[in-house]
Amino acid sequence: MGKKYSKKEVRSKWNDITEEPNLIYRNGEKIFNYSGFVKGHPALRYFEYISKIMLEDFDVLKRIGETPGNLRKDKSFDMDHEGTLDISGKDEDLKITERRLAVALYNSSHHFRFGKIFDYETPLKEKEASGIGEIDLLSKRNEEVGIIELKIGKSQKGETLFRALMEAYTFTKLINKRKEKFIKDFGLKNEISFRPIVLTLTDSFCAENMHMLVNGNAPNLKDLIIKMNAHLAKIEILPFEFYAFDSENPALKQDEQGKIIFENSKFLEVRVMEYDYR
DNA sequence: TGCCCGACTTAAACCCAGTA
DNA sequence: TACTGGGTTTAAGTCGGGCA
Repeated sequence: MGKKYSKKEVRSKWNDITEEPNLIYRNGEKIFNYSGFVKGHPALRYFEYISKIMLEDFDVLKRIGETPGNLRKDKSFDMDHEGTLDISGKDEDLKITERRLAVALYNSSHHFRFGKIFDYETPLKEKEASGIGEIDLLSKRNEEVGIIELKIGKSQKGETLFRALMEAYTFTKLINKRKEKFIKDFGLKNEISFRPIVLTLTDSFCAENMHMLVNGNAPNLKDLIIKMNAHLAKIEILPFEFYAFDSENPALKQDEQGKIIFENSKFLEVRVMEYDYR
C-alpha cells in the first residue's frame, strides 16, 4: 500500500485548500481522489471522512461559486466546437480517453436519458491562467441544462465520484452566475434551469462509488449530496443526478472530416443506468 | 496584417515505489 | 505481492511574440 493519512492529517489537508473556494475542486484533487481508507480506521474511506468534514464546514461549500473571480464575462461560452480533435501523429488505433469520449458523445447527436449533448469542453474562464477550467459536457432535456462531469477512470487510477461531485457542484454554481449570458450565447429559452450531473461507465471506479451510495455504504457522502441539493435548490439549481453507460470502454475512430465517432454506433443503444440515491 | 511557432495551462493518463 | 498514493508525462488547446 501507499502512504496512509490519519484523520488529523486529512483535516489539515482540507484546511489548506479552503482559502479559495472556487479552486477547492482542483487544489483538493489529490485527497478527493484517494480511494483507500483513513489510517487507523480500516473501514473508513477517505471520501467518507472528508464528506463528514464538509458537512461540518458547510459554510465553505456555500461559498464555492459565489464570487465570480475570472469567470467568463465578455467572451462567448459557445466556442463553436466542431467535434474534431487534433490527434495528428498520435496512436492510430485511437485508444479511448475521457476527452475523446466526450467529443464522440457530442457528435452522436443522440438523445440520452440525461438529454442531448450540445457542447463539450465549455470554458468557464475569461482568460487563460485563471485557475478554473472547463465543463466536460452540456446536455439539454426539455427545459433542463445538464452540467456534466464525465469520469471513466478505473480504480487503479483514482477518479472518485467524490471528485466528480466537487467539480460538477463548483461548475454549476459558477455557470449559474452567468445564466443570462449562457442562455444568450447558446440561444436557449429563458426558462432553463441547471442540473449538475456525473456521467460514467459501469466498469469505472466512479460507478463503484455510485453503487456504494445507493446501497447505503457511503452515508456521509449521501448526507453531503442531500445538503448540497438543498443549498442548490435555494438558488434554483436542480438536484444532482448520476448516470452510467452500462458498458466497458467503447471503441472510437476518426471519420473523414476528422470527427471523433463511435466505431460501432450500437453503443448509443446501450442501457443508461441512473443511480437514484434519494 | 497575418501566420507560424513555441511557451504555457489544465486535466487526464501513465508509471513507480513503498508498505501492509 | 497487490494496492494505492506520489510524481511525471501526455493530450489538446490557447495565447502571444516575432517576422515576412
